[in-house]
Amino acid sequence: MRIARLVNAWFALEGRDLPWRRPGFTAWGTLVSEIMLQQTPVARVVPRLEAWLERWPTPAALASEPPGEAVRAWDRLGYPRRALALHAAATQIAERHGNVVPEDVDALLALPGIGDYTARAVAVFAYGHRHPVVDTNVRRVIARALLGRGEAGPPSTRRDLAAMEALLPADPAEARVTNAAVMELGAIVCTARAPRCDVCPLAELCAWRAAGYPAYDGPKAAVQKKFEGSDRQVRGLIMAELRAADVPVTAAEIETVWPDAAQRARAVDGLLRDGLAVQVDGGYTLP
DNA sequence: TAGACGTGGAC
DNA sequence: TGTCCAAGTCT
Repeated sequence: MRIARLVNAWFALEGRDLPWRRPGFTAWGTLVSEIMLQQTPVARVVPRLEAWLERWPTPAALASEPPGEAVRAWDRLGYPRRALALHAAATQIAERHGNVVPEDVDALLALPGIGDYTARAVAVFAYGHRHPVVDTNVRRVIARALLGRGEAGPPSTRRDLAAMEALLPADPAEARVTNAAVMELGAIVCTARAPRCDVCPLAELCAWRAAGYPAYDGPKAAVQKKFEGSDRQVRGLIMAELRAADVPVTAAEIETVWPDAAQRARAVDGLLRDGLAVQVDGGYTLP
């Protein structure tokens, strides 16, 4: 297929040199990187990933420590429930999969914190299986180049996977590169805000470009709510306290992080419910 | 299925 | 300064 040939050639020349693309990078490393990359930019992930893998080179190594250590090492990557899920996944891999990251999509999907994207990313990038891998970058490239729309609109797993599947070469090794290449194209050329069509390998065949870049008029993705003053911000502030402390954080100390008592209570309750904090004698700690 | 869920860089 | 958005998952 023409598109695969074009993006694969472009990727060989322009793809970034990233840790998870190094030869010999482990399946465990791929799994950790993919979870860190969920909704988090590459530049923030790289240093955390390298420190993480140095400390915990295998699932069993991570599983041997308390989940709170994973949350602490997660630092400020955001969405710390991912750290908790990764610890739980490592525990299951160590106990039920012989300390080997599973390679089947279904087995990967059964692990906590691993959904449609991550399961396929691990099966494809770590093990070379032939599946479509669809993330937000892929959806945008397909929307523009093939459908002539400026934005991808709301996701539909079945439709999105079918669209990417149609682009993949038959050979698994080539299909693997195509998955990485389309993702990379969306990440550094066909970007959401300011696409660099002048250097795009698909410019000549891009339906959006051919149509004169029509404004997107389809269903809008949900608008992200304001972070300042949100419960999410309060949770983040409390988690920062818990990460920094090596003794229980007292209720009085938590009161100092946010003035609104009701909002504070909601945040603490949520963190306890999520297992990101535990109540102990004298206050709260990481699990 | 829409909304919750962190954090910080870019414009 | 404020808005947008970043390799999603879970409920």
